[in-house]
Amino acid sequence: MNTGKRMTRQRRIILDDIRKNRIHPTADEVYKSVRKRLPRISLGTVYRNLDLLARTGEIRKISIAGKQMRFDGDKSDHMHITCVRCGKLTDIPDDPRYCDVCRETLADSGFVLQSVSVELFGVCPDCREDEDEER
Amino acid sequence: MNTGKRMTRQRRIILDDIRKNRIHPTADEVYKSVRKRLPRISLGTVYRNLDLLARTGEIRKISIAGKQMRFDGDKSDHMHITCVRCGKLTDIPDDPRYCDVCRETLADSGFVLQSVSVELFGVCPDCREDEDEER
DNA sequence: TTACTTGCAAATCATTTGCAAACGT
DNA sequence: ACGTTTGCAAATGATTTGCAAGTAA
Repeated sequence: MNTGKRMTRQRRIILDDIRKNRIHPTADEVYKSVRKRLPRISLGTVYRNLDLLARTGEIRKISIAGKQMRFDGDKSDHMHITCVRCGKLTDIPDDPRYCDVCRETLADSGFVLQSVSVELFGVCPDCREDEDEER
Repeated sequence: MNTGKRMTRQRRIILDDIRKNRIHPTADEVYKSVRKRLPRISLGTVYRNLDLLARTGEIRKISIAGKQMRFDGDKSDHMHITCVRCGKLTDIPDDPRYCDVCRETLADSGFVLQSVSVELFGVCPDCREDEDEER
């Protein structure tokens, strides 16, 4: 946990909030939540700390094209699927076959693969139910 | 090509530019390029047309998390890899196995898969060469 | 004719940044 | 003591939007 940086009150509380808050919050949601404990904290500080914590690997940054950044206190290997109806982000287990497929795809392209980002979109079980009821 | 909308001079020239311009341009790059032929066109018009052309399927929108939108006149199935050194976007053939893997991953999650976006990042052949020379 | 489009400028929205004061080690 | 971090406010950058005038069908 020693990153060569200081563990300020703000940083500790932000980290704590993200670890407890299992909703993959946006920076703004973290800001709102943390303000209950630190009413004078600024949004800038939240952004700076989220960025720093992500760079030191204490949290994960989830970036999905065209959407706000989200943050995840769960560092274990897993992917996310976004519900196209309600927008909710759900954890799903990681599947190592993606990388295998990528590596094969790129085999004779001359590229050296560095990372793969897979974004899944679908309808979540709750929204599926609602859809069915509408019939 | 009939989309139920009007084919204005601006729209035709933007479409033409994207089809000829094989660089996966950003909206701003399209704007700069198209201004050679239409000096009074506005960036707003470029955005509106790129969006409309993407919605009617005449071009593809390439959205990569944290990056500007890019546009592709090549509608054939293919994916892209971003060079982490020079930022260049390169076409690579589509690999249908991604969807197979996704479908299996989600089999018992209750989700109905709608779409998958795979973003690859790596070092392109040109930048690899530069790296080697630096030794 | 008339609904769709344009150019322009201002607005939006998430995120970043400059700065002087405050703080952690 | 020192470099790091904070709160605040202003800046940024990409994209969107309101509006009155212009244009394709």
